[in-house]
Amino acid sequence: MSGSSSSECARIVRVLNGHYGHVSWWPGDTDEVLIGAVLTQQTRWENVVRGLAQLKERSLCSVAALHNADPEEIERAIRCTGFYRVKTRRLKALAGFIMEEYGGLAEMAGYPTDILREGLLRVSGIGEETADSILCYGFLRPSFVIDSYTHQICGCARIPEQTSRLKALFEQVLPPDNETYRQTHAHIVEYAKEYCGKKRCEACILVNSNG
DNA sequence: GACCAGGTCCTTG
DNA sequence: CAAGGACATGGT
Repeated sequence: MSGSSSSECARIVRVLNGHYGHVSWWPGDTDEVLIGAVLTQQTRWENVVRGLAQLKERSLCSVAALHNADPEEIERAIRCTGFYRVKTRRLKALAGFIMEEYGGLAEMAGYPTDILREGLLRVSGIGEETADSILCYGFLRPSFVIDSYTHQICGCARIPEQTSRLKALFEQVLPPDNETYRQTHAHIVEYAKEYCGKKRCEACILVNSNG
């Protein structure tokens, strides 16, 4: 019955792909995706959208603008996303890193994925999930995102692993293609939101069925 | 009113 | 290293 972790992982991918097909997820230019990646930490996406709108109204929805902005004005704009003081600090740290280390987003895009990842992880407030979200959805790199939903779904499929091992597992199973990475991660999140956390976790049922 | 949301950091044992 | 707390607003 239960095969290797990689075959279980491949089955999750296949089953969810059959369940959803193509989905459109995490729209926006690179600036917006980077900012959204911080705002969405432990926060519903609808509130992130509001925060991004508030930033746009103040012409603060770009890395360069945030770098020069008054922290209190950032706080006011993103208040609706919660944790607004910490997130302001994190946005400032991220913007400072990009502007001072690379001179801007466009310049940053010329560097290889592993170098960027290493740098992002050194920024205070940027952990693995946020870094990979930035790389995958902002810079369109093949860096698979592991979040709490991925852990939930993999738990359903009896693949309890650490984040780093899950990331390696998915990247080993999937073709190294950004579009595939984005689709797969989106499927996992949508599916977990829809089916996990119920009395009888329906995600477990589908994930363990024959797709 | 309790509980949770597309995490991360800091402090303790 | 694992576990627990802090950060904070908005929706169910």
